[in-house]
Amino acid sequence: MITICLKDGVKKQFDEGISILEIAKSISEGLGREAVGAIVDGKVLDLRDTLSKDANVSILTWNDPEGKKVYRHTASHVLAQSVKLLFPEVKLGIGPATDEGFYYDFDKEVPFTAEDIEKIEMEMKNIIKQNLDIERFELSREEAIKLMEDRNEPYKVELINDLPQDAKITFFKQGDYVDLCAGPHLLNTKPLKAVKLISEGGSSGAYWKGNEKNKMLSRIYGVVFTKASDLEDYLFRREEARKRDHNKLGRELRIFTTIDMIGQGLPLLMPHGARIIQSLQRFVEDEEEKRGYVLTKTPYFAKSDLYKVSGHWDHYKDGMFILGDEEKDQDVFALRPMTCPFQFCVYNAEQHSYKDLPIRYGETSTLFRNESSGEMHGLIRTRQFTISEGHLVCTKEQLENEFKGVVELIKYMMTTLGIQDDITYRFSKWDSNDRDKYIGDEETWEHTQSVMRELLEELNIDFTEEEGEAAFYGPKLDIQAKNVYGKEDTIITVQIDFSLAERFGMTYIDKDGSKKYPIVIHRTSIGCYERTLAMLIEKYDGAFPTWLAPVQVKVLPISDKYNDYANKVIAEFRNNGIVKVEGDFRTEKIGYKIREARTERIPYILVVGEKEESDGTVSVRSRANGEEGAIKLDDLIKRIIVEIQTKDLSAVKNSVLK
RNA sequence: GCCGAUGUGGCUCAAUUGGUAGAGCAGCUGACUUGUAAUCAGCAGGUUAUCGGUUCGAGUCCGAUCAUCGGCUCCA
Repeated sequence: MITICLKDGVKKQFDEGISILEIAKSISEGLGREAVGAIVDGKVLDLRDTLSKDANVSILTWNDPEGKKVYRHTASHVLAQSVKLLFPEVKLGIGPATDEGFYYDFDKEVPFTAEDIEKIEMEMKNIIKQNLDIERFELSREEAIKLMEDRNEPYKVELINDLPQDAKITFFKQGDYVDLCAGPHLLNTKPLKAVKLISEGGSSGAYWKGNEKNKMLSRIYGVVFTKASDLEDYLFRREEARKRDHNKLGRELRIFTTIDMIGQGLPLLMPHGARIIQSLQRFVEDEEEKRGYVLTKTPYFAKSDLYKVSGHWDHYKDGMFILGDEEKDQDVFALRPMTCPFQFCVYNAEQHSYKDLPIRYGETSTLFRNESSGEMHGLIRTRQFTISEGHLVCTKEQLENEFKGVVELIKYMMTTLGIQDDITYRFSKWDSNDRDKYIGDEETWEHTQSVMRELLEELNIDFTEEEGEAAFYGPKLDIQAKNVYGKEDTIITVQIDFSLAERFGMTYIDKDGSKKYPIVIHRTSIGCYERTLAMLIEKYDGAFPTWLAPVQVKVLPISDKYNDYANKVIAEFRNNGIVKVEGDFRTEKIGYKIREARTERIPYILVVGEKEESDGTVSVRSRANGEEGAIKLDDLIKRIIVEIQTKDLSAVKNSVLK
């Protein structure tokens, strides 16, 4: 007998060798039907797995994230089965579950068309309707390789060869379809009630094993739900989210545009967009000044010599815009892709004592990176961008405090923007198997990473870890945010750097008179303005908090008889420091002007006519509360000043977040 | 860079099998002087992304380039 401790703490006795499915059934008939696997001592197991010793068991259903993955993974097998039925010559890659759904990679001579994908989806529905039982079996390495060779699946053979020698090699089979897979899977195709393949105009390319040197396979994405209504909900929400796409909305709201002649990855910020970024930038520079940062303004380009010292020439050359020809010209220049070496030179222009440290350099810094052509995306990924850059130079003893200060500043920024709950923290480490990508020795890397991990743990930050995501000179704390397509990007990054100071000969004189190398924290406080703006557009559906709104107040005279009063109202706002005020003096009906002002998401729409003029009031229509009626002009001005000064978010929360 | 899709007036979209580029909104002009999400009328606006090819004839077919979008890789 073995003792199984269930999720609710209840302990039950079972015969040795009992399956997960039997355990689920023993709890209740309903759970037996809905179970798709279990977490056993922290490991996700298949319903078919058996237990031979005491364990903690938590049965999984659709309602658990790990349970959803079982459905999704099974759906990916149905996708592959469908493809093999319709296109037998196609070779199978891999087909995992994702956070949203699933995908499968296929090697097909001619990529799938939109019509192919429609047919595949139809066939998947057929397969599901057949209620096929899904069987699991295990083979030895030799048998497994033979099976996959017989079935002409070279990618699967490669995967088997990659497995560790002692690995259990399992296969899942439904109908004629057999796939190498660790599982877990459903017992039957039937519960996959609502499947849909997601493809935007055909299939997507994806490199085999994620390596660009490998062959490109065709990837098909899909989603699966247990109820048709859940699928409909998902598709509706997805559609709604896309209306907020900054790349569409940002152009509609005349925040930015692109011009073919100017080139890829070079968006133009239009007056409204420039105004938002200006507000952000002033906020950041003022806030950093309060926190002891000193501002620098350094050149946008430099001789290659500088980048040779910094390591960029060796590690980042492909990403730089080079001015001149190394073969012909005496001096070759490059636009700066990062600010680090420039601010280091500022540090080196003076001799420093330990008493000077920490020094916190800040700069609103425009950077240039020669991204590959397929990588540009709206305001999120551009070839020229401006970042709230900064480098903190400190001693070993000061590192902890400075790092905490940086994290605190970032948290303050995120909270002020109202996106503190939309971000996640990622500890980005180096990849010790890919040494060429990095500078510095293994000891320094491991040391820096352990220092950083300790700091993160001490700060109680809930973070994920990712290998191979570090900068070439040090590990990073990345702050990640998702766009409306669910794609994750880094908006903010903090790096601890133990090596560049030495390369640059940055020193300070310590108490004992000896020269020492300081530690450098590379960081941004609000990220790069363009990318952060993109995120804000999507977050607020273009209805920016009043302090950021490009037009905060719009005055609409009922007819041109009241233009003078409207102008007086505008002047009054400006005199009180609220300058982002406009008037709509067209001879249109008031309903028409309101409609337009609302589409522009103006926080305060003020209607003025005879009544208002005689009473010294304005008729307020606010984004947060709708029609508010007549309000004394002075009172409204006071209210808006407070809203702007406190960077109040309550109004947008009312109006935007559904 | 790689895989796929797309490109028609400022915007959204039409244009049978290749056969005269059209509409709504926006813009301009005029009338209306308007009270909380679209007043009416008229006018103007396009070498169909660019370049080249096939054809009697190309928005439509073919090729190249550029740009935009989705995905991969890379990245703030």
